[in-house]
Amino acid sequence: VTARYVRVAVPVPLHRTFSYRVPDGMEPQPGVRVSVPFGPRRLVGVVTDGPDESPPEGVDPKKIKPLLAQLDEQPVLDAELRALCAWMATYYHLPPGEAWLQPLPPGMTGGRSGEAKPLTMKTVTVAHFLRAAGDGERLSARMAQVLKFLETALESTAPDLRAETGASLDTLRRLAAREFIRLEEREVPRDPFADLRAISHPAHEPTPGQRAAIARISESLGSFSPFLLMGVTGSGKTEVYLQVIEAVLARGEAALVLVPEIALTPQLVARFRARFGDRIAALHSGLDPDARHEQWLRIAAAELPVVIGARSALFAPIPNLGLLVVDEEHDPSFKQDTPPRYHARDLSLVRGHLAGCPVLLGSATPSLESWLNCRRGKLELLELTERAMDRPMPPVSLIDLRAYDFADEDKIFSLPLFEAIRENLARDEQTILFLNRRGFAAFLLCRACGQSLSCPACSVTLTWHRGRGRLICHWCDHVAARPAVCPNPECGDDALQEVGFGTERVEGVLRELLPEARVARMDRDTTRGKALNRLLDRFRDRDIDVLVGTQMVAKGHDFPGVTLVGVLLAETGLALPDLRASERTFHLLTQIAGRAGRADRPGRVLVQTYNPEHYALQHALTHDARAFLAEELALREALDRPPITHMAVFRLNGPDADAVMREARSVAHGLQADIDAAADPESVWLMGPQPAPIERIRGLYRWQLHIIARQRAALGTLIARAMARLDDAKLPANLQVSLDVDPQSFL
DNA sequence: AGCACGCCGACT
DNA sequence: GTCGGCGTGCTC
Repeated sequence: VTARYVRVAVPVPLHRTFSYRVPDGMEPQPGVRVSVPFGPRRLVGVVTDGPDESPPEGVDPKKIKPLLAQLDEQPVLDAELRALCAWMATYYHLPPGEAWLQPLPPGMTGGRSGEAKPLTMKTVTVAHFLRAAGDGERLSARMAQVLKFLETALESTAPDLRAETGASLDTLRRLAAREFIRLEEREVPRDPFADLRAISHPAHEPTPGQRAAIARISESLGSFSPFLLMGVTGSGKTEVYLQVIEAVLARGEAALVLVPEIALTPQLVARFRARFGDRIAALHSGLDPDARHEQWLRIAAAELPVVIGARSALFAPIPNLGLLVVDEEHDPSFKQDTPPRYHARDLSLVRGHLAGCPVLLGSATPSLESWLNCRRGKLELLELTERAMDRPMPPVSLIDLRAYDFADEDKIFSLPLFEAIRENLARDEQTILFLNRRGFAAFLLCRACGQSLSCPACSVTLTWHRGRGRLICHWCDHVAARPAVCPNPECGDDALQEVGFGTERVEGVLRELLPEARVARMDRDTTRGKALNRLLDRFRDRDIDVLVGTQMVAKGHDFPGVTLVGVLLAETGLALPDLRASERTFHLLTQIAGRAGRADRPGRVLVQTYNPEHYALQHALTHDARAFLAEELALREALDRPPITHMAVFRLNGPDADAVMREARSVAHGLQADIDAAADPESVWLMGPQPAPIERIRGLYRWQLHIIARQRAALGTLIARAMARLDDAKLPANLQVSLDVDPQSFL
């Protein structure tokens, strides 16, 4: 019998797989987990290729070790997921281990700590009625109550009994000891929707646009067909999803729905739940590892044919995928900004292709990438032009802050906006105020020496949070007390001044201006844990008049009582060194405007700005996504920027500024040499290397190097060669190099 | 990424 | 005399 070998993706950041000998008796197929020796360690990996009878080339046969164990009889990654992982590894130049283990829950890979462990099911104690109390058998009042209840119910869970009678588990045990009842541990599925409030959604007749979209997608089921569903807020994209999913389920197939952040879209989830009941799986970061593991297993067993989740749910092990939906496809959170840096929207098209099913990208304000794909015929455009029930889009007005007086000393509220808030309050209608900056003051500035207080570990200013009484770095979470005097040793003046404002200050100033208003704030500081859902419920219940928030308030919530939306400073995002700054501003303004006037009352939107001529603002005024997209696309074309061209960025960081710079230059030299030697050097550009806009984070100096190419293939070849050089290079241990293909963040 | 091996300072 | 600092080398 000849030896057999398999290739295994192991969870290490190395750009290659490792070969192992297959011991007799094992039959490891691709997609099967195996336990392997790796140096002094043992790791859980996934078989990518083999078994193969010829030994791997280029490996010293003496070094090849046998597999320690085969952990699965059948592959845990089916052919579709394996192809998706392989595609992802190639496109994003990921180490195979990073790509191939991505779909598996931490419990199946051993996660951080060594061994894969079997999932323990959640259990609940169930009490069964055995007999009633005889004469002379004395029972406590509570015990009698429990017994009386069980006598008719016959069985009940301990939590239900506690709710019914107040009886503790201990009381139940005493009853069981006297053989009045029998206790049993029963396995129960964990509920990923435990803290979700049910929301009823009135059904109404589909509009002609909805009907056409549903028909077009439904007739494409069973084959790869990518669509862009474009429709303004309130035009009923969700209803299209729901009806198409019904058609998918009727074919015996499953549907996968990706949403930007599941915690911020409880209403969408609630509607899915109302329609599909307990056939829904949820995969999101709020689930504990066991709950996630359990959802994963139930999805793989085809028990839950509707999967809804954030970015990482793209890798859900759905065996018979019949439809992929990416809601709010333009949302930047679909790109993961930590390794592995993949874009779930882009990968959804790959998976749809592999699964042979329609992919439905939905947005009111499509990304430029998707818009270009439409124009090139790679996506079919389906448009919803009418809003349900003929509600008009709310009028948007720009308030030029240079032309008006302010209601407050901090110059937060222009008089027109303040008057509008007051009128709205008098009419007992709700208001949302949006500012994309949290904290109280943006930073503290010393008027004597002109220095501002910055983070000791990062090259950014500290943000003053008055409620917590602390200066906080939004990049490394460094927390500092507020100094009484300027910490500059050559200054020491007490002239520290608060500069700029965040949501916390807006909230405070508004409380002073309108003491009778019930004001609340929604940002990352106020929505830890379950606080977000509570806040949303209170606002919906109209316990809050004015909600001040960051971009969290722009997401898909539906608040019928909101008739006024105010944007405090529209240009906060425009100054960022980011090629998508205008695009993001347009998305945000359009989304936030969509919050106004969703019920029977008309809404309006007031946008404060010092920069009213900006085209992103002008197009948001008219709700004209097509006009914005056309103008922005022309701009990108003129500047040779994505999505017309293709981009990747090498980022380097380390504690030694000179070493980081040197290595960045060395990477650049290698790339430049490859470009010069290429057939078409004119179609590739290097930008940099240069220090990142935030030069230092957590004490590490950061440099970056952007590569732009006209052809995707040329970019891939260049990067592959640079990565190969880096793999061989002996870099200082504390110097990190990372690659980001199709970067979304430029800081 | 880990983990081991290896060569130089302050402790029982 | 040893415990332990982290440089650097390797993982089928």
